[in-house]
Amino acid sequence: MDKGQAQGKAKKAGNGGRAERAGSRDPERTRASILAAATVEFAENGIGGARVDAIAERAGTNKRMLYHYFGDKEQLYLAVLEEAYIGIRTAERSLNLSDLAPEQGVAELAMFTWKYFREHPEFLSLLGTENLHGARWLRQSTRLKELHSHFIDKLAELLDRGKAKGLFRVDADPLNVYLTIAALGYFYLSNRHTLTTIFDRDLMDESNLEDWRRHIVQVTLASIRR
Amino acid sequence: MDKGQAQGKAKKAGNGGRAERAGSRDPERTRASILAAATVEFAENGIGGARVDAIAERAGTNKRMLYHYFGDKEQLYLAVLEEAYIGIRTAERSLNLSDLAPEQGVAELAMFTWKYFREHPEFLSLLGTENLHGARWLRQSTRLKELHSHFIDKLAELLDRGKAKGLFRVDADPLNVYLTIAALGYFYLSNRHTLTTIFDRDLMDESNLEDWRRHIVQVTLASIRR
DNA sequence: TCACAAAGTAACTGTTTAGTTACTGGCTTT
DNA sequence: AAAGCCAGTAACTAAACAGTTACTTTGTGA
Repeated sequence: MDKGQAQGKAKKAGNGGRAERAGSRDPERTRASILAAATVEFAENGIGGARVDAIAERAGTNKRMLYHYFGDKEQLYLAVLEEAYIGIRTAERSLNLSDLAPEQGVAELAMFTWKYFREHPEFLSLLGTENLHGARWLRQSTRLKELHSHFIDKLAELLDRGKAKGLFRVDADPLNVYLTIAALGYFYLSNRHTLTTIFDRDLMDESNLEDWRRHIVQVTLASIRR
Repeated sequence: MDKGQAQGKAKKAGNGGRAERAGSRDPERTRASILAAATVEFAENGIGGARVDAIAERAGTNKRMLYHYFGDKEQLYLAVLEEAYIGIRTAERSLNLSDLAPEQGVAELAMFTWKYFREHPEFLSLLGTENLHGARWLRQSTRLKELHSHFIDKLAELLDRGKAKGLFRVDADPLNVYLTIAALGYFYLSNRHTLTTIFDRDLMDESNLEDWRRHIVQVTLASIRR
């Protein structure tokens, strides 16, 4: 499960054929490995169902290390959540909404969000878990506050350009636009299991997924067009 | 462990009038009380975080009764889930979509769903929990299968009447219409905690809630109108 | 009125769990 | 070269947990 250490300070520790476990004296790697394992475990089982032992095992390391790097289970969960949010907001920046025509910008944002949700089911799960608990951990996090307002500002700018051109309704609200995009993507994907069971249609079929992507773009634009 | 149980000396068993606490030799009442308590506990904590002791205490009864009536924790969870689904589908029937004009029918369905979601946050939580676990329990349930197809049939009928009058697009799909309505309501309400924290707007403010209700109706109709 | 079945209780059990302790080994510094 | 510190391990502990047992209470009908 472990391949040779390729980091900058690669130590040649393996003299004499010592054990090949994950943690061969590489703190950065061990920390990252725990965080990745915790992301999977929390996403799959929620905070109440996640097991500290399972995380350590998945990470190929030891419980002691988990407490060493992250303090306790809750702080580890918070680190996972923060990293997940940083992930989506960072990716969003590469969109460069400022350079796009208004309608195209909204369409690109919708398609980006859909794609990101599809590729990061663990993000959706973590959001669900966090909301189940009333955003108790997110509210504690100081790191994340300003990350988001920047994004809404950019979207507001894009909408304003559309309004100036007479394309969009003057009362179109950036948060509502984003909520619409996120809602349609989030619900479809995160509730796919119950929906598929109940309504007897395979929502994860590629052509259904493609239809829904088009639907999101169409609906979002229709909701703000004049 | 189980100290402070108010049951201790409450064995007078209310001969003159019905006892207020559960568990005075009234099986129907005890069962219902456990089910209600379990609904709250599972909705608040998920299946992994829910505690059997907490459910018994909330129900004003004893763990033994819980196992007596429901078998074990998982079967109790399934009973809670089934009851929750029966709740919404039963309420939906009172809509009588068949009697309404097409556009009005869709608007009424959207407003009904929004209202039901607002009034039953525990239903949204249970859905979230069930989806986190891949609809594992729902799939086991035989009771629920036909409950839903009936509802979609009624909606299809309504859309067909709208199509015949030239009001709706001929490719308007009943499941997509319902998904749109449910998505916009579900996401807004179930993710309100993280959204409010991040975007600094109180989504539960009455005027914002009212705006979103109008938004759902508008968007849904716009997505199917010719 | 009394037997018995169903409803209910409290204390218990074996297991799982988050978190800790006591220890090993190796890299770096002086 | 030895001291000291940091990454890492395994075995341990106290508490929490789901589920059980042994027992008491109460309404009913023969």
